[in-house]
Amino acid sequence: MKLKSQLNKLIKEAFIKAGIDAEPISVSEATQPQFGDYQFNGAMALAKKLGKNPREIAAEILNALDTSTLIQKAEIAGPGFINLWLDHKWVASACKDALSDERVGISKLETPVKVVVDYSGPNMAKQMHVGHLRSTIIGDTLSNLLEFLGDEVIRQNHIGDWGTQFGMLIAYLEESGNEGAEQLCDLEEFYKEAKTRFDADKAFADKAREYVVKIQSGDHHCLNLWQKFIDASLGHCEDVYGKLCVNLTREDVKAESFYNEDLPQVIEDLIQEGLLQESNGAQCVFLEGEEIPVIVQKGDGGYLYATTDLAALRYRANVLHAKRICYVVDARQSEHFRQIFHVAKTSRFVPEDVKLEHVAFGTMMDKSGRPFKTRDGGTVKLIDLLDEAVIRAKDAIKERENYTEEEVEHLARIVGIGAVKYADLSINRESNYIFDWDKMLSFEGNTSLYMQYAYARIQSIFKKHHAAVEGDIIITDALEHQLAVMLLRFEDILERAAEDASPNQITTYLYEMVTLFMRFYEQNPILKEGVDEAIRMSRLQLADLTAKTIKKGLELLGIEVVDRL
RNA sequence: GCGUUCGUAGCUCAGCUGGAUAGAGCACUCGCCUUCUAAGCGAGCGGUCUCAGGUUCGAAUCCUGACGGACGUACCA
Repeated sequence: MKLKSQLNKLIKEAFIKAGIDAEPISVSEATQPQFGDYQFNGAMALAKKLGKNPREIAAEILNALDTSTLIQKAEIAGPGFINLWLDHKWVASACKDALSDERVGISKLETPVKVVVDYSGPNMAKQMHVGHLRSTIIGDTLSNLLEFLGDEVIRQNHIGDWGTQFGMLIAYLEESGNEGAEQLCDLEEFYKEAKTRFDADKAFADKAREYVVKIQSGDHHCLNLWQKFIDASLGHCEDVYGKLCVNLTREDVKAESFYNEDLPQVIEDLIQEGLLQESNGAQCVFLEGEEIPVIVQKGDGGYLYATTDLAALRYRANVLHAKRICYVVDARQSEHFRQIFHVAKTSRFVPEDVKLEHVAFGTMMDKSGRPFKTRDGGTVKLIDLLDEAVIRAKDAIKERENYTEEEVEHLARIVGIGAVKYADLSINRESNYIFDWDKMLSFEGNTSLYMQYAYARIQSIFKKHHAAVEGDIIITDALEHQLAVMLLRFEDILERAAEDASPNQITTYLYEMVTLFMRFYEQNPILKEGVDEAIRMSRLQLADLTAKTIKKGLELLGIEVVDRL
């Protein structure tokens, strides 16, 4: 239900009817329940323009406002606010419609676009670590969300499979022979051993350097070794994606190396555009008003990540025909993206109308506010973190009820992984965030378990109620009304979250909505004796819509629900 | 040095397309289970929204500056 735009339409019509020649600002959610459901604050701003008292303007708008359908009551308050109350019956019927709709009342975008979402992007030389968590789940959520709203989403996993360290790694892989494949079980260890060998043995180091050149010149033997290594490494990533319930597959992989062939052409085209300059031996693009150039080719002829990114950008714009390209990458690279977006546009590699976005996010910190590391200062492997989440969740769950071993395993996975993802997604993505096990798994406040718990409670109602659920939704009190309106706001929230690429708007909404439901549920009995049958049916339906909304919301975040908890 | 970004309750965070008395959770105090999951609900306590100016009828939100932190700053990604 696009509540806001429906209200805005009514306001706009009132403006026309009242002869006010201005574009009204959007209505907003009422700041407090006593001010209704929505408020229009645009009258005050018009005072100067129209040379009238704001309350007078508000009165004119009010007089012209159609209150025959969704608006039940409108009042002027304070200096010129217009408070809007939605009609009980209209709200009830809209909820009923949402309930019978597979998409819980969320329509598809009228003008969907093709969007590339670039996320995760692990380096194949090493195992995924905690630093990859945010990109992976924020990107996945954004993809799910845009897809659900109707955009055509192309997920792109820009894996790092190229660079000098691969010479060393494949040389070591070759040396290890058949055992090599087994040793790849632990990439960190493998990397360390290869590095030790590299530093200690000059002949090995020479061979490693030779292999770098050989891969790059297309040598079959070396490319085979390289491919074997990449396959194993990607397998590790897929384990992580599986555990995280992230929708990334091999089909989404478009590795760095994919763009290799285009790199000389990128340089050539930049020359054609007259953008390239040599500086200290390197090929650079100097942007207007900026001191530091974008280096696209090193003095030794090698290419850099800026070059690859430019190639990727134009592939996405011109071959994939994306109209919006989102890079879900650490905020520390914002300078880099600002520059290459600039170059991509001025070089006309990417058409003017393509939106380029750096969906930046902050760093994950430990409890003391330092970047998240292991005790001995190493990086924390993502797979280890996820396993620990499941173990901790298991401890928290097992004594709650008489679960079988199997049930505990199943629940712990859903609860533990959900907790990690939710904790991350519920933080405004641009700020750094403190990773805190206790908070995450305490299951209080705005956590995944609170939502999962509410969902399970609702399912338990339906387990006890066997008869058919039918009839109208009847709104009997203020809390019920608030909950119903809140449920109808879901679409507005999703659209805004998609526009801003910020998952935490979804979590904030879910938390507020579920809190309302919990209050409603405390206050308004459903199955208890003495509840009028029609009211019971109505409340069952509100509970059902609440559950469906929780489920859909969590699903977009890649978090599962369970019927019993 | 320059640039980016952040600074909201004891702690962790929302709110930031300008609107009415700045919101949650944790912690602390108190209350609510003889039938719908108490991993819940209610009440209380807690604020110079870092500071100083400016724009505005109105600023946590926009602008300028200061202070404090984080990050970035030419051949790594």
